[in-house]
Amino acid sequence: MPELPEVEVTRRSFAHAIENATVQEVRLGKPLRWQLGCAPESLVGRRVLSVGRRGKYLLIGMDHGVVLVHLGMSGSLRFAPALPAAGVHDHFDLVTSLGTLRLHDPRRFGAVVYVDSLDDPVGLKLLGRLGPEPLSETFDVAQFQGHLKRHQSAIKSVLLAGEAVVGVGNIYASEALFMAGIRPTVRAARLSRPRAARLHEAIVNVLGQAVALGGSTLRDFSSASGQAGYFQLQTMVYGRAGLPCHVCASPVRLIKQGQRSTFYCATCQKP
DNA sequence: AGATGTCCCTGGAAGC
DNA sequence: TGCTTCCAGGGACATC
Repeated sequence: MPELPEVEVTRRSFAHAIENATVQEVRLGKPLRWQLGCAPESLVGRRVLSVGRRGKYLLIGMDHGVVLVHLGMSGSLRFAPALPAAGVHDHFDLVTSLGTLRLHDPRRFGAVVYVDSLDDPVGLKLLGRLGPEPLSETFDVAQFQGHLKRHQSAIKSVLLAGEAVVGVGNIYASEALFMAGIRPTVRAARLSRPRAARLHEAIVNVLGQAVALGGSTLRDFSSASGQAGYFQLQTMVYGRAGLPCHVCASPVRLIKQGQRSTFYCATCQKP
């Protein structure tokens, strides 16, 4: 499932190639999570300026307006000069003078949304509450500590909420908490400043490493250029319920927090 | 306002 | 073997 590293790797794999392309046609498949928000044919003739990213959203900036793409949990993008006819799970084609960008998303949790400006109501609704980018200088330790101090729910849930920091999904939340030696059930506000700082560092490390390795998480991720077989990140706890901890050999525990699976080592991660 | 629960969707795995 | 059930996940939205 695409988390921030996969989204970033996807972005890098086609951002340069699609630059300055002119939109020739837009094809829609089955409905995605949200409606496109404009008539598809109204995009024809526009020029792609750049492809950015905010959290897990890709931002395809045009000479007028921005197309936001979210991969949900099963989405992937391809960009190629020519693609085969769309299959049942291909729900969005942006045909341009330089190639076709295609969203493939079996579970349709993904989305493609057009906004005139990111400051539009829709843009603000989707991006306005997102926290700092973990791999930029905006991810400040003191600010992170301050945010945690203001929230009483479990640290794992606070990380997933995306306001303390964006892009930490279910897998990396468990992994970062393991790296920091923090039990996922600890209330965020109860973390000491040094422990919060350690968590900050762990988030930067785990996400930075995953991006450097080319987008790592489980299963069949491939970039928009179709390059597959990326390094599979070896998780320390995620998906390892009952198996021995790589550090201390205690069995990894599985609990549910807010309907989501959380994995941790009760010995290495202190309450 | 903050915390918590619910729902969207489908393929694959597990259970009967 | 063939059916049903469960599970995964991000995040908007509803409810307390």
